[in-house]
Amino acid sequence: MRRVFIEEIAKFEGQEVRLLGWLFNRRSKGKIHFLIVRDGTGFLQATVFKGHVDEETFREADHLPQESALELVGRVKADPRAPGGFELEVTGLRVISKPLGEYPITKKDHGIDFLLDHRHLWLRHRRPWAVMRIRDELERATHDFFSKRHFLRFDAPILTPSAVEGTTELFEVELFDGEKAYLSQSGQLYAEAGALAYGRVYTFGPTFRAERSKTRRHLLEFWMVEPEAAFMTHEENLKLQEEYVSYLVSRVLENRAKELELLGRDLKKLEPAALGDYPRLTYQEAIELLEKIAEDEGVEPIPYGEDFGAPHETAISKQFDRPVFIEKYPARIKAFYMQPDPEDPELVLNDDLLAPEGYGEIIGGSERIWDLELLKRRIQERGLPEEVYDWYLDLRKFGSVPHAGFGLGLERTVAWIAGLAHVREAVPFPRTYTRLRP
RNA sequence: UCCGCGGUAGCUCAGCUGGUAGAGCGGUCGGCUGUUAACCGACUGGUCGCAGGUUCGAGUCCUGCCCGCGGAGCCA
Repeated sequence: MRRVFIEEIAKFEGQEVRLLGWLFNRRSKGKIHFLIVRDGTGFLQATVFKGHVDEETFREADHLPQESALELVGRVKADPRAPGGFELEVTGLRVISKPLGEYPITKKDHGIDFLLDHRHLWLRHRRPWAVMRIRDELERATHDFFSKRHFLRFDAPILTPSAVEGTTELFEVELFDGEKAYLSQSGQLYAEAGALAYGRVYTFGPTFRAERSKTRRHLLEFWMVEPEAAFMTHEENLKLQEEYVSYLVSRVLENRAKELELLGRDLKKLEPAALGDYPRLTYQEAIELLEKIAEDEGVEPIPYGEDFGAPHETAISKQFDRPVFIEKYPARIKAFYMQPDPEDPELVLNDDLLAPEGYGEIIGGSERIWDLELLKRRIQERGLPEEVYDWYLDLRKFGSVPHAGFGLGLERTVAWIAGLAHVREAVPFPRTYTRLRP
């Protein structure tokens, strides 16, 4: 008999099929048992009628604990009373394994600490299921998007000899004989080497920040997509980001609408982001906008030359119905490798993309300095150890060209699109300041 | 690191001005031929975060510590 998956169950209406999965919930009505079964691709109601199966099977079906592993045989039936519109009328049931203790996650409320302690089991439930399906769609869409645009996937190392930007804290790892390495906080410098080798590349992998952050936007370990392209200008960089992010949103709206609905996501608030046409503010304009809206939004305006805090980003993003770019920041509050703005050398050709609804920065990007002497000078000005950048400077010695790129934080993007309260739900096993297990 | 809130049954919580611990959910058993976190009945359940102090008496008051949550800074 044909083994089917729940997400394709509608195709088998009227047919006898075999389903492998786990018991998620059970409701019994005397002579009918309703078994809610999950198989990873979805959730399906199976009905066990007295008389449709033998007496022993009927009795057993009334005593199966949650998370019993099951093989079910039955006929697929359309029924408006079934959640999802289809159900399986069971004719045969085999228990593959039975839980050996009381399953800890119940149908009612749990606190976040308890759920995270049981993350390995919590993943089986509806919300994490929907989130992981959306995350998967975003990863898939990322590969489709960049491969169509001549980008080569090019993975950066995790173990690195030093800081990329020399600013944030790094996790230190001991290699051999006391030699130290650090967990990568960005693949960017390696992506630049890739861009000058293969024209257009993107890295996708975990990155690490040893920050004692306790907010809804921070993880110690998060996944970043970092495209880098030779000959790409600041303007083209913004265009690429806009196309990429709007493509991500449209793919999720197209293929994961059911999951968004399950999560209670307000699609009206998400749809504009799929259309592109993202507003652009310069740093200067953002400062001026903040002055105007500060009182209404309950934030302090900030003086020119300072970076925005999280409340400022939220206040700015609330003025728009889709992501908003802020570009051309003062050079001294940004990383050393950013290309100066030819119209004002105090500024750099960079951008941040702020997600709507207070989800904060999901992208940081810039055109990179491609002149060897200027780059050397910036490294010296910042007091960075020149010797660790020797290979990076080589990229400016041999075939240097203008180039640009950006980094998108996957968990923040998932959290925004899925409407999550915290990025820790956007990754299977979150690593935060206070949590390493499970 | 700083500010705020919290820790009571397996889970979510209630417990007043100090008087000897309670509900719902879960689990088990039973009932019900269309349930939708089903419902109904019975049964099951406790080092009140840890240590010290005040008191005839502390879940409740005091001190210290530990852990968690929310936010800030930093950033994606």
